[in-house]
Amino acid sequence: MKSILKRKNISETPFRKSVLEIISDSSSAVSISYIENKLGEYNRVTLYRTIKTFLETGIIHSISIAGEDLRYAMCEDTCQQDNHIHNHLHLQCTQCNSVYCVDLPADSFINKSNHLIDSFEVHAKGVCEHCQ
Amino acid sequence: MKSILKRKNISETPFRKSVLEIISDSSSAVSISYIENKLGEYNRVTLYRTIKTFLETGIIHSISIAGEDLRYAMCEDTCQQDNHIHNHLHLQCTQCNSVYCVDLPADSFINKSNHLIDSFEVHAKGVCEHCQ
DNA sequence: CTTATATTTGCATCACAGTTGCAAATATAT
DNA sequence: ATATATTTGCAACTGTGATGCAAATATAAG
Repeated sequence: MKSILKRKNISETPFRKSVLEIISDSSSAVSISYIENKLGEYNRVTLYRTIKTFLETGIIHSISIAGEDLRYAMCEDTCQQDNHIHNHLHLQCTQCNSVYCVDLPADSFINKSNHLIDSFEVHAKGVCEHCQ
Repeated sequence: MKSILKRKNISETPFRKSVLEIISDSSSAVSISYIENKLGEYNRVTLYRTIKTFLETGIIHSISIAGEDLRYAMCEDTCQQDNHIHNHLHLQCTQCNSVYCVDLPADSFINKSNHLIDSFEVHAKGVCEHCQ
């Protein structure tokens, strides 16, 4: 089977493979600095460009939490190049601070306002499975 | 009746009053650059410090959307100094790009995962009332 | 397997957001 | 009206992310 990089039609370089592995090996969403620590030696510019490429090709999506660094997680197959909002829940654990993506069916609240909702994403705080 | 600034126990200065007025006068959440435009002449450092103070005292909260500047909106009375996550929906209009805070009752999805959810916030994309 | 072309990498350098220390100015309390 | 506490403005700094370009590497074609 073709690698993710090949499937997304971008060159398969050692650096890209390392970054992809770090992100997909983690069960929770990771920050740039987490990736930097895992990489050891690396080039800052190349890392930023790699993240940008992964975002643009729909390999990863970013999770934005007020007051914290952006975090990145693998995309589902449903993810589009131009819209990375996932209909799922982003849970940040108040104990370990990890952020998990949790699948969620489109729900009742969607029609509770006067706005027409296309896609949504829930940011939640609580205690994750592992910390309970 | 005491002003918001007095109630929150911080000095009432002309600059703070202007910034507060700009945020509370807007029906949707505003970015720093929006505030800067409205202010005309101002000091960058003072603005950042003002925003920080407002966040810390629970006067405003920030809304973080991946790939976009942070936006700020007035807090509800329920807002705490240390946790600015609101149990409400942040709707970004795909037409006008405005972000609105929409009240939302704690909902069924809260117990659909194995995590213990304390507070949540929904980021949604769609078309706002005004653009329909 | 070799070569030509396209893509990516690393370097130097820049742009910009946000922060800090400190002295002057302003707000609050007495 | 004055003393004290707080805020403001300035200059300078830090860290994140971007850009142009030449060298290195990956892919496609024979």
